[in-house]
Amino acid sequence: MNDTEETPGRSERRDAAENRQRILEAALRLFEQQGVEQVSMNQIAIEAQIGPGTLYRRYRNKGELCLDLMKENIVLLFENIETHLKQHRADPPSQRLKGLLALFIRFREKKSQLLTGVEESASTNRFKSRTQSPLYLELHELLVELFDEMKVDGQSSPNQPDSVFKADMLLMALSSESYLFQRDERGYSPEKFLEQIWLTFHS
Amino acid sequence: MNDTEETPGRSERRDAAENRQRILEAALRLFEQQGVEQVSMNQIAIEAQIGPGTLYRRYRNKGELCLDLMKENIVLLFENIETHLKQHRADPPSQRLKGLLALFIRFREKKSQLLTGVEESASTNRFKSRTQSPLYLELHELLVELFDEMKVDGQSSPNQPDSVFKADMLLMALSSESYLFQRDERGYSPEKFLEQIWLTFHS
DNA sequence: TTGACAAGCGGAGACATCTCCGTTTAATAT
DNA sequence: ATATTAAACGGAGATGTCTCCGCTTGTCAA
Repeated sequence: MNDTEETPGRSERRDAAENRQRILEAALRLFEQQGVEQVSMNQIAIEAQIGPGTLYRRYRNKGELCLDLMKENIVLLFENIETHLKQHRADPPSQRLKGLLALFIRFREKKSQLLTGVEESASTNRFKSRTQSPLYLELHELLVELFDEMKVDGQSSPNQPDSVFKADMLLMALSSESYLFQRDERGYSPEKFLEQIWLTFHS
Repeated sequence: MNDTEETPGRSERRDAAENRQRILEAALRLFEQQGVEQVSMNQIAIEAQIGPGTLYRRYRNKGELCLDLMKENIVLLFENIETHLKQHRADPPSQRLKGLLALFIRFREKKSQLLTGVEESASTNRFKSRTQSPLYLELHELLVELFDEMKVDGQSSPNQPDSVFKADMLLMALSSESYLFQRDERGYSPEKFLEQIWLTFHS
């Protein structure tokens, strides 16, 4: 939970660890007060009493910071998903898909603002790489497995799109931009959204 | 073609019209030299020899400017689509959908950079309102009609998602973020992408 | 022609992102 | 203890977005 970096290389310097704490606390405080969207990296640096350079050394953008603030919840999400998939091993894959989607949507509701924060900076910055975040990579893998299983069972239509492609499309459909638009503009409740998205991708 | 504004109210002031021309020419020049992505509103203002305020008065962001530069092509796109739909009136709706998608993908390839420009500023700014652009609204309408028709024909699965929802998802799938990722990272050619997207949404 | 005035202009400036680099400092070796 | 050094710091500044507002200028009516 402590490892922002993969390489265990050497332990974090004391002052650095201190600053990391300061940043996370400051960000959390400001996010709660003003909403993720409204808070700038600058404000966070000031609130944490560090220079902008120090903040950017650790988090290249607000998205990475948001991701760090969600680490625990993401781990929990995947634990829940694993559990669910195991418990329903016997169900048809499209049913397990629905369960997975339900869990993800619940997660997305709980961490709505932070997730949006992640996605916005991710697409502003890297090579369109919201899709590279470990969160999405891991979900993608699970989805591909499920879709492949559906194909084999093959009660459904004869020619289906590639599972990788289909998983990509489903993840687009689950993005903040898509989900919040459906919820806030089209007026779908989370449950209705789940129903619709499942109908769109289950076969 | 001249109407950036809906209200015909009163004709454009002479100096304003002049500036509009200057802006469009400057933008086109810079976009060609450096690519849409790399050019800032600032540079455009300087190249057009006007103040930043003047530029922003006319175009609230780079996206609007890109849209204006594409106006003609968008009109042509819709003419092509209308023509195609009429000529294939007798074909099954899913076939007409494929034609429409092919036309859109061709358009998207031709105007790739500008379209990305539109979508990026649109989502950075307004209420997630890439979806509000007339381009997408009009496409959405056409898609809904086709999906509704497919439902009625009803050879396909019994319960389908709402056509509005499905059209929204399809448009997400056709966005720059999605399309360019598939093309550049997953390595799908435009033709393969068309095939896959059609398989995903035709039923 | 002239006067009035809405529309347009433009640049200063508020803020934001992000980088560069000289300085400081914690950790480790001696 | 002290020296060494890689890492971390911090803030100035380059560049960008976007707004505000006093000034200028077409346009139209008289």
